[in-house]
Amino acid sequence: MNPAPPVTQMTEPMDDLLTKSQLDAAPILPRGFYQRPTLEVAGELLGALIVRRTDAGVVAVRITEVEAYLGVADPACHTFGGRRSRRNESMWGPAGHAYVYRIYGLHCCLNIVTVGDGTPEAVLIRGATTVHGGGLVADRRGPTVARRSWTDGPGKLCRALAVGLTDDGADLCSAEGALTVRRGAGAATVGEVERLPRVGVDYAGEAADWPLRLRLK
DNA sequence: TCTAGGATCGGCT
DNA sequence: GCCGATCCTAGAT
Repeated sequence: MNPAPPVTQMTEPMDDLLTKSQLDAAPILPRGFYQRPTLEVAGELLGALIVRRTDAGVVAVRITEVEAYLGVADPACHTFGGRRSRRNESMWGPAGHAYVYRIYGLHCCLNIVTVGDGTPEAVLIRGATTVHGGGLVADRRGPTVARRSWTDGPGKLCRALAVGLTDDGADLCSAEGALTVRRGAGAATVGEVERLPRVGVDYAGEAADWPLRLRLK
């Protein structure tokens, strides 16, 4: 006689929007996708899926909000003026890799490197909705956090996906990788995207007003 | 070596 | 809506 089923079955979310097989069927965005103008990439990342594999299981989110950071000519960007350091080294590398950094000593932010070939630009993933692995996310975010608040900020998103500094530089285009970005079933269509100024970059002068924050309505 | 400040979050009022 | 937490990073000296 077997006792009661394991607790994990109870935390298995009843409302995952995508199944494991649907995730596997979604094609990984190829490196060429990222080797284009950053704003173009940012717009097309809306609706795409970030799939995270760990020993604990698989979590997938659909990207709903991003910000474009335009490299050496963008005062809000970590590589403005050609700045290059250990922290932002990943931005100087090939496109399609992760750039993860710690902010305020507390949180991590996930970026995707674009363009490549010594053009250090990136797209910051600001917000997403969980489409698979909700039980795991609930465990990571804690019981007091409402579902809608699981991934509605860059730091929260990293916690939900268990993304940390060890993921800095990770290749997002490799099927074997623990972190991949896949084409979303319902990618954003023209007219559903609103363009806003970026958050928290007041120090960047007029660049703070550039409408490089893209959000699904 | 020192110091100021930050691409945030969550608790409290 | 406000404010404190917390520590890494880059720039100044």
